[in-house]
Amino acid sequence: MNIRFIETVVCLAQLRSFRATAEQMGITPAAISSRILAIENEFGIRLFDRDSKEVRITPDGEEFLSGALKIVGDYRSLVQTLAKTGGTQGRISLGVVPTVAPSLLPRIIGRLKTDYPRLIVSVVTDSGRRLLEMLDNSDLDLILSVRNDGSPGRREAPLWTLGMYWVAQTGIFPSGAKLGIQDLISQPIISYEKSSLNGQRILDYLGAASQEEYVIHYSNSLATTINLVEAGVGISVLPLIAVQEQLRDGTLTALDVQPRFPSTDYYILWLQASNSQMHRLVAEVACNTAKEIASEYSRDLVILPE
Amino acid sequence: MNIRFIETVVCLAQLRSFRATAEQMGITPAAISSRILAIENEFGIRLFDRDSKEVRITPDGEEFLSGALKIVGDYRSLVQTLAKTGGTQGRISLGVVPTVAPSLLPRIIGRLKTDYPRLIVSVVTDSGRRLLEMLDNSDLDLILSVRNDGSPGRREAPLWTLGMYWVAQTGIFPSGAKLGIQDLISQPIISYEKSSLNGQRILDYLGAASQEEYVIHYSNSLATTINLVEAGVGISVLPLIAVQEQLRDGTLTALDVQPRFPSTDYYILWLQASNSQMHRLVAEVACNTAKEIASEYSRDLVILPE
DNA sequence: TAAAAATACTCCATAGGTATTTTAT
DNA sequence: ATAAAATACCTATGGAGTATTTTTA
Repeated sequence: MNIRFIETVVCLAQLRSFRATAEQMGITPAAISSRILAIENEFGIRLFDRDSKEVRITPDGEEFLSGALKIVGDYRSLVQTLAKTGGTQGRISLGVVPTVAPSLLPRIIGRLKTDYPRLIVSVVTDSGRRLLEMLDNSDLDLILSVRNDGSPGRREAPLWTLGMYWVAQTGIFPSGAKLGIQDLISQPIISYEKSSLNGQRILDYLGAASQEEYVIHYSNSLATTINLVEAGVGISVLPLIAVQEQLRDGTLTALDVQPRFPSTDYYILWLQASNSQMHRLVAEVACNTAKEIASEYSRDLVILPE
Repeated sequence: MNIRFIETVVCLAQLRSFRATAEQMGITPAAISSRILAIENEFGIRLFDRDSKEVRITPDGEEFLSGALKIVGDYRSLVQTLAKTGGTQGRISLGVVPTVAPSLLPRIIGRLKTDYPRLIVSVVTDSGRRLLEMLDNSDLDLILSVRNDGSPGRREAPLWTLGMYWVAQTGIFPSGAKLGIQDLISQPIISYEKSSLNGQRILDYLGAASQEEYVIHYSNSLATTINLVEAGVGISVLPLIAVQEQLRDGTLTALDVQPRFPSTDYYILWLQASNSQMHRLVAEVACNTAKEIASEYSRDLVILPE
């Protein structure tokens, strides 16, 4: 009996939906179905009534569930304990896309240090594309990046969604002005690496205007981009969470532009083949840290998944 | 993570030997090794020190072990609970070889009835060979029989070993006489089905004498055999446990013959592919019942495994 | 040298994915 | 008609076996 199967029962009992459970566990509904069937056959009982539209746990299912909760709980706390006190070989390499590095990374590193003091973390910052390559090549264990492209063999968990706004040095545009794309391209645009998600999005966004009408710079470092904007070199689309101080002290201003720039979903990705417990735990820490930070900001800046 | 893997750690911690653990769990030492390796890699810890000749658990291993004991315990009690209160579809067919039917079967049935009241048990008595066929054909779930022939795909647990003695109607031989094979074959021999283990063993045992020197009958029912011996039709080799009453009231006598007839090992067998929890539980009950009965008799009659 | 664990490899069973069918609203 | 679960079928991974190598007393 596999603990994942037992977890499936727990999960299905809570969510009461094969589809939702499948999503939660990162597999297909068919797999959930066969897991449940397998346990039902092994024990010769029926765990869930699913004749009608709704999935309802049976009395036998309740009985199983109470045992399942114990086992799953024990297992999780065992994983926790070992991660904290055991494991000297713990070594994790973490890839981070520049956009989230300044906001998320320090907090994550801090939490890992207190929660798993034996764990040695090394960080790589690079473009999402490059990070994916390194992940597939097993040079990285986990990456904080944008959504997975179609490639299979990777697992993902949503981190948060950052609101992206056009930002300029204060004074470049009249305060409170309602702006359009034509107004924006009067200034040089400081964009992201061309191949990156937001690099592409900026091109799409400005697509209405022809390339000759505006000047565009590319920076592969968020810190550099912010510096350039502060220096008045140009304007950029930034996650507001990264420029809170500058907005507060008035150096920078978020512009009111139509149409709105789309916000960016961030995920934590790791290899499906990875069966290290540490990977899952670090992913969990990352998600919790994101949640924690998000609660400190308004929903315009950060939106949590679900 | 599979619970069998966790059980492996528990088992290895107790037995401190890969070989012994492998035997206990019915797999090869290589499989034990890879299970331990798998857990060690998954958690990034070392569970056992095995550089020297002895296998010793590490501090991390102790930590894992304490969690493992909880999980394994919870799982076992879950299986128990479900078998007792749950599962209405519980239906087990049990094959029994005639030799053990009278001694073991009633007690096993009784215990199953009290321990697992919802369980419906059906019994088939036949020769070991036939039972094996039915087992492979999934017509039976478990069989109480002699040792597995080489065939793979079956799992076995030792039940007990029955002492086999030549038995005759009292008075046929002078009481207390020391007898040899030549004395025995002065009487007709009532043997077991020719193809059965003890049928073969009797032929081997008498092999010294040529077939023309003696008369041999074959009975496929232990009760019939006993009746025939009681009636003075001939002598037979019987598990003494099956004729306790007759020995006590003096109807039958156990003969003192050299060489001694070999005792018979009995096993409970089931299909390896079977993943029904009920099968394992019934096997456990059978072993415990054997243990219980054995404790009521001397070691000449019944010997327990190990 | 012998005994035990690790390793290399091969094979098969099981788990999971995709596509389709069934069922119930 | 639609949405969700079951089913059928296929593929791929993982777990176990066999045979071999390594290690240690």
